[in-house]
Amino acid sequence: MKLSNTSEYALRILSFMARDAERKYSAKYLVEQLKISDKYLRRILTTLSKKGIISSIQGREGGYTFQKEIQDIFLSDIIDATEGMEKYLGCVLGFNECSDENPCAFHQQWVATRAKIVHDFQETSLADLNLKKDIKF
Amino acid sequence: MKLSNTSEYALRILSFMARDAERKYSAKYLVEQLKISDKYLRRILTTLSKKGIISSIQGREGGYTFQKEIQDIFLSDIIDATEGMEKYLGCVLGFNECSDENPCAFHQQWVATRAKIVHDFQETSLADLNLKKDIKF
DNA sequence: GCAAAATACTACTTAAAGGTAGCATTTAAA
DNA sequence: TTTAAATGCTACCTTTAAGTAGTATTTTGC
Repeated sequence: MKLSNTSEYALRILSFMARDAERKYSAKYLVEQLKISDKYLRRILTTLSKKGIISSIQGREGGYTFQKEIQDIFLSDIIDATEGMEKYLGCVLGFNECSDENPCAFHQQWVATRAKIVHDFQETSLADLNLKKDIKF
Repeated sequence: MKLSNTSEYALRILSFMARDAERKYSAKYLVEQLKISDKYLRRILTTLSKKGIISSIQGREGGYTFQKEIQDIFLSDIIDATEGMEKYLGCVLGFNECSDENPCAFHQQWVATRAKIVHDFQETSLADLNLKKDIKF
């Protein structure tokens, strides 16, 4: 019941980049700043790029920039790109057929909690985060 | 961001058993009713037994019974027994040192959501579940 | 044009969760 | 006392996430 490591890293990287959203970031610089292994970080950036969250610029003087305004990039978009948001939407006991009409024993209680989790991720954009300079990275 | 399969199965098994909390259940019967693989289900029952949630009775005519009143068995106890609740308590971005005093960028937003999740699991007992006969299992 | 500095791709290795097989042990009915 | 019917244990196999290595490709400055 936690985000995958890949999602955690993706959120860290993008919230770090969001502190100065207009600049271009090289993988090398991000590795130095965030202390994530080089290859793993690059793989995550490539994924985020393919999913349209950031743009990659190849070649010398290349790097990564945001593809959209950071107020339009929601945490759910990022999680969706890395591990998928479906996991959050299913039955908490794992029943495929569980629904309001055909609920599992925990359905009633879980629906409200799940809504809060999902809402939190769907309504919080990178711009909504606390990006003050003294924040932890 | 979902419970482990093991936790899901544990919750299913125990909420099934809670519908008639006084009786003794054999692994064989639970396998038939819940369609979980025999060996896996037995392994989960052994774990729950060692953690003091159920009692096992060995030998012919053996089986499993609740060790406590079902209103005293909270979902968090069950999750704790199978995968541990710590995962729910950590920083959502995976920083070890994240705290109210030294927050990560998402800390502020996440604290309230996490509290609701944890509260939901810590305050809901097996007796609070919807155990009507027509519920999905 | 060529070298330097960047990203992209493919394949591999490792670690952890999920799941299975087989045999050992316990108990009570017959 | 034997045997059937139950749980317990250890070791193994499979799948998926996590992480690494090496090489290819792209682009710009000189």
